[in-house]
Amino acid sequence: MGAKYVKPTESELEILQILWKNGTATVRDVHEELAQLKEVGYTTTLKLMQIMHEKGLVKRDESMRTHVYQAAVNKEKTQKHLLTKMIDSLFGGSSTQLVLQALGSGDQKVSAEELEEIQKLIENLKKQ
Amino acid sequence: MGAKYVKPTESELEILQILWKNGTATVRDVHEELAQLKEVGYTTTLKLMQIMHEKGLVKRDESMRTHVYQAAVNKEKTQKHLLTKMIDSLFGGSSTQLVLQALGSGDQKVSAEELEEIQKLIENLKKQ
DNA sequence: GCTAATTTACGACCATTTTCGTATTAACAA
DNA sequence: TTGTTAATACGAAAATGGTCGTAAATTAGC
Repeated sequence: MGAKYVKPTESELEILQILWKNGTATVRDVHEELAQLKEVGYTTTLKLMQIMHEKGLVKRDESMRTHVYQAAVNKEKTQKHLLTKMIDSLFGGSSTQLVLQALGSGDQKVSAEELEEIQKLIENLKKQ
Repeated sequence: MGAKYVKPTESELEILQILWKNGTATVRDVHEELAQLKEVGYTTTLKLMQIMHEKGLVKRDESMRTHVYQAAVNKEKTQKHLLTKMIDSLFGGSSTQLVLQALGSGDQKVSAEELEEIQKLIENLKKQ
């Protein structure tokens, strides 16, 4: 039953991003998106995705010659794992500190609507 | 004028945490704190800190036999860098998404005081 | 002064991640 | 059919991060 959590590496995360966005994709699909971000060879992308398959990070349909991949790990769960890790290792376990850093000290703007959304969430949390 | 940003590794971050907390510390100081968290040899800690010195992550006073170290990188700036990186790579550039994940879906509690603190921050942001 | 303890320096090893070259196989086009 | 293209599989090299052993130097205690 285990299915122990596997921490994706940096490169694997880049690929997961693309799969989460596209739903399904071939190696070539992924590679072409990846190649827009950085210099990388096709077989490198292929190998990465094969390793991710071994690790259980992605599933693939092998019924056709060109395999079709999709993410095997949940986006939100993965985000949460990595976020929790960062809160523990970088913000002394205080999610508040992280939020203050993320919202404040901003050179990037957070829109009024987004702020309202967060306010609503906080109101809900306080009621519990 | 360069001073390009160096991304600390996991282990280096653990050491930076201790230096940020203590201000200054010897290798032995750091090692003893570290050894409470995990099994690690003295020379491992030493080597790490030497490498951090080469990278410019820490400064050290070599005037005495026992060198005295301190962080050479700012805590908030480092947090911000890594946080921004995570927002970009994992939350599609949306700090709001990250905040919602950090506060919501919580198995760890966020106290009422902390929520209020965040609310105040948001109020201030909205006024601008 | 000598020995033991402490510290730094350095190099080597191992695991993981990332990279890519090459071989093999399948599809397709002429 | 035959040759070109495109895909997968595989192995191995390169890069990175973490580990520690050992040597050399300095300090301190006796």
